[in-house]
Amino acid sequence: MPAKRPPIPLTRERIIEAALHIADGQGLRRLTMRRLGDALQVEAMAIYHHLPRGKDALMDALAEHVTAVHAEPAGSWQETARAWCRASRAALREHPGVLALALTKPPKGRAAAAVREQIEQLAEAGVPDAPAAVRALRAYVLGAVAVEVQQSGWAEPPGGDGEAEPWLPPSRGGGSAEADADFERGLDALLAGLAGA
Amino acid sequence: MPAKRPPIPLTRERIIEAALHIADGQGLRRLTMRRLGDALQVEAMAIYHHLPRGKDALMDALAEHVTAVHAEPAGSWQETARAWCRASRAALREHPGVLALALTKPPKGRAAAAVREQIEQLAEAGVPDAPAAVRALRAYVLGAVAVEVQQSGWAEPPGGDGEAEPWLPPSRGGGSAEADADFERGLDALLAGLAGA
DNA sequence: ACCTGAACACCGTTCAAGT
DNA sequence: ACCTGAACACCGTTCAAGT
Repeated sequence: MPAKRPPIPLTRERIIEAALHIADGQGLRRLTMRRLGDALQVEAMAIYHHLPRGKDALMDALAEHVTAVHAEPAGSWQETARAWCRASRAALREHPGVLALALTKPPKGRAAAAVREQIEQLAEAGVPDAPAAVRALRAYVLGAVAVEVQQSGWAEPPGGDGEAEPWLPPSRGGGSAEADADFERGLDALLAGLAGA
Repeated sequence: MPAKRPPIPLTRERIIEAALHIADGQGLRRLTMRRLGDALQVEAMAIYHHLPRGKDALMDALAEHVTAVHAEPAGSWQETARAWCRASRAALREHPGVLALALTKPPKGRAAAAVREQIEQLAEAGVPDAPAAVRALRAYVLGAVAVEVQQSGWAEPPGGDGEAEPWLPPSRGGGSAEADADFERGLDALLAGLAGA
């Protein structure tokens, strides 16, 4: 009989990683402290040692993880804004399971810091009302990703009756290349609008 | 001892109304079949008679309720689109407790029908790629309301430590008049962009 | 047809106890 | 310091039973 493997130590990072995997794979409603414990080969109660506020802390951490992005200032403020928006979209699309949290919870911790940094960068680059600009950019990204993920049918139960109700005709191929183009086109329009304010 | 009141009959409408009241007042996580039963003066199990798929059906119904809006065609397609967007924003803002569902669940039933109707109206008014236009308008409204509700601090637990972290400076007065102006301004820009495509 | 009561499997969280 | 086991209050849902 082989000896029991020495258990990998539990960390905040490993917990969050496993939680994202469950949420993305089975949906947020099935992300459970006990299931999370199973995935980590640990009793559920062990998680409380690393996330003292329990499931609320976990939800906050997940929202933060998917929302705390970073981008460097680029040539023009438009390029800077574009970099932020692309990074945000990528991070949100990577984890559709926790999108509801990102859309709903006000930024905290590193996520709030990221928003403040973005405002600073745009203000420094001469954008007149930088907070309003960042609000508009955030709204654009959140809305675009929400619609993308809705249309992808991610939220539908996997055991559906064959085909989902086509509530919107797919962009063209339904692929993400078309979605990328849509996103960039809308972003250009928004940046033009912000410049002409 | 006064006689027991004849109980008001349970209906789908009353159930949804009570569920919205709980979700808006205490948050979606506290919306529970048993609590919902209490609010309706009924055992939780009675709800299943009106919503056979149980809590999933309830969630679907809530998303539909807050998402199935209607608007009549107006003078120009821009005015038509504006009417749809204003109606959608109003409906979503009225029930912040179920906003996560509206942002996340693909439209079904009357909500999907509303989207199709909106596409038809714009197509009939001569908008070239009406489905793409409606996608963009939907994204705009969803994102705008998401940011508004985040900024309102609605999701914060009521028993906070005095003041929430100011992750974004308030628009100016923090009031909804400023938010209304922001919304209309962004909408104008988007409509201009859609026209110039 | 509509609602109840009891039951079942599961959930979040606490706390004393182990190592 | 880190994890476990047992316990508690609560949850969604089924089903037979009442009216």
